[in-house]
Amino acid sequence: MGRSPCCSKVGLRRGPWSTREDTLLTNYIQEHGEGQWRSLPKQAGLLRCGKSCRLRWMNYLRPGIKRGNITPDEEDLITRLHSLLGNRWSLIAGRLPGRTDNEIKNYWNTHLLKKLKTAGIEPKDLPKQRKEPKLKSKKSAVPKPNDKPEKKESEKINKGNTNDSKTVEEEAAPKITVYLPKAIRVSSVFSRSNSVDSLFSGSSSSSSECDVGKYATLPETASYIDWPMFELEDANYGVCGESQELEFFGGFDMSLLHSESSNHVNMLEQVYDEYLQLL
DNA sequence: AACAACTGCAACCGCATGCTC
DNA sequence: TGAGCATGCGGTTGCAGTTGT
Repeated sequence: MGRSPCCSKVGLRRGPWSTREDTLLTNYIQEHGEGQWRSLPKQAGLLRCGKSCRLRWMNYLRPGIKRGNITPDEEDLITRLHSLLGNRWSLIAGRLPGRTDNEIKNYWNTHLLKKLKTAGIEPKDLPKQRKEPKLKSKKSAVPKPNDKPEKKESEKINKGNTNDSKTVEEEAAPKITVYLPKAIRVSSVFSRSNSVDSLFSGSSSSSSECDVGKYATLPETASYIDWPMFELEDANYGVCGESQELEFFGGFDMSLLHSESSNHVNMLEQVYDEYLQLL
């Protein structure tokens, strides 16, 4: 729909933020509150794109942001949630107070992915929900594992893992149909103490768009959720046993991820169970 | 010490979504 | 109803710092 870019990039600063810029942004938001990102830079005296200001605030300057030192509990939760939600970083971040989607995404890509691969586990990304429906010629619309052989990441992966070919069983596996909750925008009001029910309250009611009853019996909360259906090529995805016990998610055994001595095991289990119930 | 390779993360980019008019 | 705007999201990139040779 031919929209203009979020800002004319002429004369705008890019790259790392200076302390002065941080101060200007923080002071402005403390005085005027968040929002109006497009007009914010001008009013705050910043030579930055509004989008850039928002990102800086959300990922770095916002009060309550925890930085570094992802705890084992958090790591466990991230891994579990990723197995359920895929790359829905904002959803995952919504369950980790003080953590940003960007930080979790980076942590996953740099630490957890590597860790899992080292352990011989090959988690696979869940199908893209947002970009899948439309066929785009753009490279990012249909990412390929080895799309850019010159990239460092792919080099690292190939170096450390020579076992990247699918087994015969995997190749022959039938398509599995799974139901994923629609990625919704998560605000900071969500915390670990919030029920998952609240996660979906306020989201657009669009059950008519998807005949959910046709596919599964859903909890009451599901009536507020869009439940798109995906046909997965890989049987390792979202396979639930008849006992409703989760066996495999994202291609790896979730039992590996049970924390032995966590102060928050119960909380993690509770959060995890809530998601299982929804799925 | 110097250089190359690697790592981690902040920031950027394009697109989706919801809202208003 | 559709165009345009504002915002949010996920993928990707760039680069500074670190590690290896």
